[in-house]
Amino acid sequence: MPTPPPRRPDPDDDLRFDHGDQTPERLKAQLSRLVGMTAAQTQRISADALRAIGAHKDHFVVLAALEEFGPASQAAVAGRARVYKSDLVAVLNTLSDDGLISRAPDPADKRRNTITITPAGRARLAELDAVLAEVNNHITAPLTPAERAQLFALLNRINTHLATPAE
Amino acid sequence: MPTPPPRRPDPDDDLRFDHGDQTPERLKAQLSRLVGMTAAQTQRISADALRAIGAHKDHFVVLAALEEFGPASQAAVAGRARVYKSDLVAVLNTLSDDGLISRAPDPADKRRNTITITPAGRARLAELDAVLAEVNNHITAPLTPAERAQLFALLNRINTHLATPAE
DNA sequence: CGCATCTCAGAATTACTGACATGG
DNA sequence: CCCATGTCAGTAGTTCTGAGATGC
Repeated sequence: MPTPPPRRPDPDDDLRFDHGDQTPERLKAQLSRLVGMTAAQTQRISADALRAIGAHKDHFVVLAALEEFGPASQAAVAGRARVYKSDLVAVLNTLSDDGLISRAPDPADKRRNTITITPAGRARLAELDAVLAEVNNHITAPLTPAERAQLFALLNRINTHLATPAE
Repeated sequence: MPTPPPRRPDPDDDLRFDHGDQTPERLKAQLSRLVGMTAAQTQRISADALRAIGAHKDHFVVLAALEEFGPASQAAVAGRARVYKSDLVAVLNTLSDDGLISRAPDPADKRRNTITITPAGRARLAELDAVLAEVNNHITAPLTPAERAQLFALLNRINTHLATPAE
């Protein structure tokens, strides 16, 4: 966190959205709108790219959650992948039909299914990962690697802040 | 740097999403996902805050576009506010019913309606602006002003890049 | 009994497409 | 004739809620 030095007049200087107290309305580009626009574009591009290979955003997050945290119940996967458990069912059905995950009843607690990613699932995850990485490269094309890392860090901090229970 | 060197433990080290070629899947936090999560949160918070005062995101962007660019046709407003012209109709109906805009046929081109923001509309816009500014402050609470500006700049560059027609 | 898990069914919102009538 | 404009209807996709069945 090198503190940004005093900033010289910069071509990108049209970005003080909160330079103080009264924020004239002509600076209407609120962060909510900015992020929203960016997200709309990225989600669209990502969804298109994934659809082209017969995948879905939820497939990626579910497979990723399984690979990162290992086998788990559907409730746990839903929490980690941030997918509603009711919606998770259809996703797991598809993934299971494709042999990317296995769903087996948990002997220790018969209410639960233990979801496990298969080798084919890992391969598929790598594929989705590559596709999304390319999408990211396209989206962040105008940014330098350092700037990408910076953007990443800033968004991460906001996310963890918003995820903290304390309201 | 093909081989990922032994990485020192760094607090901010979880953010190299593109450190090279093979991008181990454990770095699954793609930018598309990051931005998506941030946007989902911000949009939710914004939508809730606006709903609490009987408003809607589209109300804000439409009023803002009218204030910034002056009276215009519905087609022009739709383009500037990034709202589909078909969806704009209902928004303008609501705003008109509330006396926030006026819709009058354009004498020069009878196909068009000239949309004008009213004084009440400007007051309402200021209100929405204040609400959204507070939301922004809450969302970006963990960031310093300089970091907020930086985030803003990065997102703006990405957006303009994605908006450029050249595919 | 209360609670958690999985499942299904459906509401609510949003983004988007298409068609149509009118007029330039 | 083609194109632009405003309007309406309807599709698709996502998010979220609720309720039922089973088991702890």
